Amino acid sequence: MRLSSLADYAVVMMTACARHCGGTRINAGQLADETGIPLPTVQKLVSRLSSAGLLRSIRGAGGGFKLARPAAAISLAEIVEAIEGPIAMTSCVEQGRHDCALEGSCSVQPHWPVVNKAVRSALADISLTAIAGPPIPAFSVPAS
Amino acid sequence: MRLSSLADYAVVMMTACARHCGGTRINAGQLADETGIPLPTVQKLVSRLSSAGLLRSIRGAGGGFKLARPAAAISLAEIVEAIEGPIAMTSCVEQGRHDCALEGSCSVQPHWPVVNKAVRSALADISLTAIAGPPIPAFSVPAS
DNA sequence: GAAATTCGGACTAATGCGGTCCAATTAGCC
DNA sequence: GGCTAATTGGACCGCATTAGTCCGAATTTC
Repeated sequence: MRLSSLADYAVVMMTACARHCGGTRINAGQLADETGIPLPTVQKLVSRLSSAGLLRSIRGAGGGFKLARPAAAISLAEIVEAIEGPIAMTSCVEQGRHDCALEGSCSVQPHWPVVNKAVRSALADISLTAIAGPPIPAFSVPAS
Repeated sequence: MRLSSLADYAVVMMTACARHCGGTRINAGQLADETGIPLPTVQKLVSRLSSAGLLRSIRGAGGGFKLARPAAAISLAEIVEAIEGPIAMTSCVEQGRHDCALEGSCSVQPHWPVVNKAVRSALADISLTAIAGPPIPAFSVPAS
């Protein structure tokens, strides 16, 4: 019941992007600086996030990233799913997996989708704006 | 976002106990037989479950286990917590852990308790009776 | 007193995960 | 038109948590 640290990092990175919102692009190096996450890890995460449609990437010189959608339209559930795959408590609900010995005689199995939906909607109700920090300091300049 | 297979097993075992409800004791061997879970693993799990107060154990010859409370009064959240510890999405919310580089400047941290409560209540709303299978065949005899 | 059963801890193997690096592609700039 | 800077995507490796097993001690019944 704990999300992987990569997913945790992804949430932190997305909030950092949200603070820089206004359309400003930010590259992987800056992002690593601000969040304290090692650069190679940032690279791996932005790769997954942009292929999931949460970030829009501009490559080449002067390139970088920005949110593909307004922060209010991005939920925690989407970020987690982009990194960890579909939210499912057990592996037996994924189709194509048949490594459970009970398979079919299991009285618990039909109830997992209900649990999964409950958990997922709990995460889907939390938008990026809700966790990005109070007012968005888009134009604020750090004291340093 | 996936629970460990031990927690998964624990849920299956608890539902098996719930079906044998009526006060009948069931020993670890029978439980392993019914669920298909290897015996040593069953032993480890019942140990944790009974020390968490979910199962009541009677040792000695003819001993065994039974539910400490009616199935309706036991929730999924309790079972998961008995095996995996407190439900928390990130490790930074546990007191005593200070291994996060951001610590204090992190704008996401104060929002995790809200997420944790949302997820936990989703699991707490699901009782053992809801997943133990339709009618409880307390006195039914398998065809074999 | 002997047999049966739980209890608790220690130990081992392996799967998965976090993390790093490198080659390829693409866009801006001189 | 060539060069530089930046993202992209994949392969790779070491570590850590976890699953699973086993054994000795305690306890109750027959």
